[in-house]
Amino acid sequence: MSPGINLNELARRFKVSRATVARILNRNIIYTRPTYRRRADKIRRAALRMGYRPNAAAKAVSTGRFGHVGLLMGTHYERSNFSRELLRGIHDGLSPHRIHYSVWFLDDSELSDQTSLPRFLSEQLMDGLLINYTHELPHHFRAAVKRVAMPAVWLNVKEQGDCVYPDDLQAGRKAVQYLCDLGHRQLAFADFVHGPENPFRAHYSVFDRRQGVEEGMAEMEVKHRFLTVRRALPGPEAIQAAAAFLREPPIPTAVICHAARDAAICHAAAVQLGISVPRDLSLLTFGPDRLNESIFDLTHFIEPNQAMGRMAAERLIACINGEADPEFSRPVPYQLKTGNSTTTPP
Amino acid sequence: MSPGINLNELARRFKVSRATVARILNRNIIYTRPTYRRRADKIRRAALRMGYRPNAAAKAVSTGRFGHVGLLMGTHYERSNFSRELLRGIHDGLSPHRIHYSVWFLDDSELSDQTSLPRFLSEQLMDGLLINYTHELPHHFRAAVKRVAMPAVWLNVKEQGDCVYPDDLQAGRKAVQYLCDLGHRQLAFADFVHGPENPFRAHYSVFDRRQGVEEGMAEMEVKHRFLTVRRALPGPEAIQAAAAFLREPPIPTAVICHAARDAAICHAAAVQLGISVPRDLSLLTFGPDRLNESIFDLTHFIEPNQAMGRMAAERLIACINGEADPEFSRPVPYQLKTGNSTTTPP
DNA sequence: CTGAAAGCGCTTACAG
DNA sequence: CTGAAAGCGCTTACAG
Repeated sequence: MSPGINLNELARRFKVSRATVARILNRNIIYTRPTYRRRADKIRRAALRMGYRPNAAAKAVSTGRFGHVGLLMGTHYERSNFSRELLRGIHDGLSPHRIHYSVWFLDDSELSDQTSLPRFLSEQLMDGLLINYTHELPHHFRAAVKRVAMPAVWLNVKEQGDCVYPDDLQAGRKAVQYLCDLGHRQLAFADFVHGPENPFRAHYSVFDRRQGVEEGMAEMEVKHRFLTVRRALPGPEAIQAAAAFLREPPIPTAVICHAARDAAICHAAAVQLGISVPRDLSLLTFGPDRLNESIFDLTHFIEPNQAMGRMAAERLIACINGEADPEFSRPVPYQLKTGNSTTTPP
Repeated sequence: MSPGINLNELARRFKVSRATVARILNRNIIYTRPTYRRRADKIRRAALRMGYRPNAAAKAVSTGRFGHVGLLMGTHYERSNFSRELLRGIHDGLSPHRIHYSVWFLDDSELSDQTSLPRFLSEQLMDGLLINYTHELPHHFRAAVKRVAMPAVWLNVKEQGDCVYPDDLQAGRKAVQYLCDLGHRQLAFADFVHGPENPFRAHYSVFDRRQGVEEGMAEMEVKHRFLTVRRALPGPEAIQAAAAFLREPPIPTAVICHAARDAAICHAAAVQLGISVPRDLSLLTFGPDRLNESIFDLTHFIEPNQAMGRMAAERLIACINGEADPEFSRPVPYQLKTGNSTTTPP
């Protein structure tokens, strides 16, 4: 890599001190006297022309700020939610402050190793941490984060101190509300994955989404049924379960599905039974911004990944600037996207 | 953030020079004389106990290496392919070399602005660039990358200098091969999105995947038909087109679909026609590692995103170390994942 | 508004 | 194997 020109060199060429050059280049000083202004302009143009690129590391050394935060993720899929929107949101939250972020994948063996820490903890490398790790982060690792006293914001978890997470409780309620506003009075909720005896500790969203739906149903005093399974069902079995459920009266006019796959299952069952979606049956679900690969356009509440990323980033910057708040906990609202799977009841 | 202890302090406490401490901590010197060894151990333990974290920025200033590269992406979906696997692969390629990476989203307005450059170009911030930007990167931006003479590797494009991309040509061929090995002799290829008159410049993979299939079919001397559309079809229309295609003899025993959505469309059409998948009709496609939300398990060639990320990272490190090679161009093979959508012909 | 100077925390020939 | 010293490229009170 070409070393390029530096402050010293620039100062030498214009026979001024490097302090002056730095001031001209860094702060947008408005020079009142024309002589100064002309000189400043000349130096700015020269810096541009000669391709001066200030060394960010040197700046970090003198200021003690890295202008850099880290995003932590687990290697395993279950450990961290992750999407392009999330990264985008983080980027949007950080870039106005001229802060960039790096991505770190931690695999389980690295995490369980008590003797050595990942580099972002064992070195001074960044100003803060966005932790996107929802399941089973080992305790000693959490302690290590505390020990280095780096500002940290948690994503997608509810229990931690400084955290930002999608508001599944509200989304569940709003789902019921939306269907009721369309005129539905006989609802159902379907989840073909999570049962009451589910062995692994589920993400808070599994409970909250369902509970929001329950609360909404109670509030709206609407008739309803729940399709809950004992264990996660593979596709064909799930379709059969859905078909059985949809055949049994009182037949719902709308089903709120826990996720896109559940909606696809209900849809397949409906096709089997000759039930037309959305004419005879509305389907509504929750999921990421782009429910890929689906042929038909599912009405769903969009996970606010981008907003969550942005808010977490902004919150982290506040922490870095000393506005820590152990009580901070921010739910982020879902957005409804209406598709072709919902309409008024028959 | 707690400033913590530094080299100087550590040196002072042990009454040695900081050069000595640095040597003990950085290089794993094997001390022959026990006195030295004991002292080294003591210093290492003390560093650990006192929570010494070397300042990476200071190191970067002295060595001239940042240990940091950037990943460029477009804000728009069409501009960059992106997946967790890709990031994971990049991480895997970089981390053995103790290099981390930051993610940069460039939106179109930022890119078209000729007067100001994004920070990673206007500052000395990193050692190299991974460019994941497949469509319409403005020329002046490309020139700016050249001008700063930062090592750069391109992802997911074929035409550039130093590039790493999925081998769609080979994947297309292998798809035909696989079906022929199962005994199929009447194949088809379906793509409901990309037509010959497609207005936007398609990604190379659109052409290569199809061409690979064509070459494979020619090579295997197998009967075949192509379903090509004039323009991208919405779901319901596509299903009708697929049904019409599947009704018309000679009826294929297997369809190679350009992507998961195309396979879903063919599947829906088959259901409509009472054709059983895979008994009467095998479906095979291409796509990311986890074809989410699909109820049934599609046989598909997996985009080698993780391998591509790793290879690009390794290649970039080679470039940084001065092993540039303008002719470097690496296709990465797809991996077949067999599912429930393919079997022997009826 | 400016420059000389000290400082940030490291690395690395160099002489001993 | 070690220490004194110079150096990396910045920033920032401070005195003028």
